[in-house]
Amino acid sequence: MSQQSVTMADVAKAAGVSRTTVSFVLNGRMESSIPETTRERINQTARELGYRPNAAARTLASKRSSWFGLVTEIATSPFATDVIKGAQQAAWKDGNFLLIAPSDDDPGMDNLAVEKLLEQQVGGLIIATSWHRQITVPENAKSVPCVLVNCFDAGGQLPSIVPDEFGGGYAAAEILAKAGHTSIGHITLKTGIPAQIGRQAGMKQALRDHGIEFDDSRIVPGDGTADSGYHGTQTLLSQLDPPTAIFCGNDRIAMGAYDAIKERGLQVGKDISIVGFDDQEILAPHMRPKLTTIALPFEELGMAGVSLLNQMVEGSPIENRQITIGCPPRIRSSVAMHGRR
Amino acid sequence: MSQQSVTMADVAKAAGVSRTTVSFVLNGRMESSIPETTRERINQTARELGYRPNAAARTLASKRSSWFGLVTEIATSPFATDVIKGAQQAAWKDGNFLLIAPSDDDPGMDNLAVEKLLEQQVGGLIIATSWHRQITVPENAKSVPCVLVNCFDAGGQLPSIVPDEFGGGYAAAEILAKAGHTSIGHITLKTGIPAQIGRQAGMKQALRDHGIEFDDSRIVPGDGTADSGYHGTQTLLSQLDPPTAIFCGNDRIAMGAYDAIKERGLQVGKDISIVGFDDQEILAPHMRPKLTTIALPFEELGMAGVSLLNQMVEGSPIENRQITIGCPPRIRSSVAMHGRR
DNA sequence: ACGGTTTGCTAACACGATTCAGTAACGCGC
DNA sequence: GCGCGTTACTGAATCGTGTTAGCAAACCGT
Repeated sequence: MSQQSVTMADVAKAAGVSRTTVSFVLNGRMESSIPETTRERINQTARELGYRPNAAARTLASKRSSWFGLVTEIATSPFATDVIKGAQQAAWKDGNFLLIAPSDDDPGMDNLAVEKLLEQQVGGLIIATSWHRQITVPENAKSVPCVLVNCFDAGGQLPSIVPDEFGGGYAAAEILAKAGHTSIGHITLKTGIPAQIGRQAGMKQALRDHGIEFDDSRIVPGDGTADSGYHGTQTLLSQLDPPTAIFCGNDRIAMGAYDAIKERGLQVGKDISIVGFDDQEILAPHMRPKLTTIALPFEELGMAGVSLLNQMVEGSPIENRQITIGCPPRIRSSVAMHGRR
Repeated sequence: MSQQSVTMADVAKAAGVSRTTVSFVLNGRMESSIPETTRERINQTARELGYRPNAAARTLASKRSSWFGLVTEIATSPFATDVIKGAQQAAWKDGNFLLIAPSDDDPGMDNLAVEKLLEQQVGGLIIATSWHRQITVPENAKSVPCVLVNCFDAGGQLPSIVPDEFGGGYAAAEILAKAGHTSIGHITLKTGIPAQIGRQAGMKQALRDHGIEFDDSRIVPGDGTADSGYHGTQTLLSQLDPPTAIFCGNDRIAMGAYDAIKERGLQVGKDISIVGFDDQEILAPHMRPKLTTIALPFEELGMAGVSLLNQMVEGSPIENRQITIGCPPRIRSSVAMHGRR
């Protein structure tokens, strides 16, 4: 029942000044010269009355809101939430809020989601996907500053922030190369998606740079599931000259690989080395042995999205329209040294 | 640069009526008799001009906003995000938004988070925790309707929504009992927390109901990590008369249990049966064999929170101040029939 | 033809801020 | 004691919508 609504007018009356003055003081506008004593008095009474600014009124009057919109496939993926996490934290630091709207492949729905966000007077928009890919941006999204996270549009019109898949693949292969492995298998994600293309290219480049030859018979197609990792590993281990290490397209594949390896009576991180990708926090560090993998920097993606958006809203010129964020390796215990170099 | 701001006044002028009329028509207020033809005309011109209501202005004028605040420990836990997911979906259905503010054990910070949310004119507040426990509610939270999710306050003053830990523990033990197991081990979470207390009590009740005697030597203390599951399982399997089934306090413990079992050359879901708890989506269904577990209904918790909040905002009387949400079993392949009944 | 009801609207204030334009009082040099 | 600049403010308009009160015209029964 505490219908408390202390307004600026109340503070003004109590302090014996005008609303304008109160506004200036509380917003810290220094250009109008108001003596320290008055400032103090106003701040004091505001505190005493328990004054709380009304964000809606402020937004209306100043025509700039303190929130951004985030459109994401929240329903489908555990990853989406990491982006939210990062974006939320970055926004919060500047006193901004995130309004989250769900996306679901249906373009009509996406349009509606954006429309609702625009109604709320969001100052900018982030469109994020749960897996790295190309999207078509809802038409109406262009009426405010907009950045793409973990995805990109056809023409590269909008600034976009994506993980460095190539660098991640490179790092993964390099870990194995530096551990002395020369015979390395690879179980893929679905082929054709940016993650697979980038990671595989990075892997090949790293091997080339380390003077290791690689032929495609060591590539086993997978689909990102633990099952495909299990079967893929069986295939690799049944080869005439089986690899001593496997670069798995993601952590779940690695999980399946572990099972296949253990089933053969071999030891992960000893007989066979494994590197994963993604660094799923409730998976990788809890596997036995703990999985060496490459982290997908979702939180950083979200944070970068917000700070880029901030820049755009401030009107700063954007130099890089396409930003990639590094995928840092997480060294744990699933990779063994092999032979001598 | 599309500084588009078509206002109601614009629509009114274009349609040749007053702003009031436009407001009535667009809000579907039927009490004022406006003929279908005029309604049609106004809707039409609104659409043509691309009119988009200004939520800030609406909030200001009507004194009721279309958003709720959600305070949660977003930074620390993968679970928190499931609550967000559920709450977000439930809110979205009613055209509402969620403003998310981070919580971090520091009461001062929490107070600030709530304060910021109140500034935004949230119509209600949800306070959610990542693990089931008692909290002290920030003072200022009481100025709007407020519900607690996955937690509760000392006096039980505020309505609270928590998972049915007891029922979950009961279901877990019942699965094992019905599969014919009479010799059942239990690896615990940290002792003293509601999850552990409830699950263990439920388990014991189920066993009693099925005429199975249980003695506490079969309880091995764990701490929720895979490591504790691994070692706990070793302890249990080294007993003189080892159990044929283990109820693990959570899925990560189960993960460790799997490793310990396999290491002994035994098979999960054949020689030893395992039931977990939590149903972590990127873990349980991907283990080999797939883990039978009890789901922690985070999304439902979030949804229930929002709908309860909706009721409170509508002013409906709340009958149940303490709601528990069931933890449904997820039957997969880690439990084998044992002996005969 | 006249009072009363219904139909179809509109005027005007409110909401709680921001912000521009202005002004009264004061000090100061001359 | 006049002009000018600074200090310390204030008045009033504005933002886009919700909402109450009310009005003119049409209709209707008698």
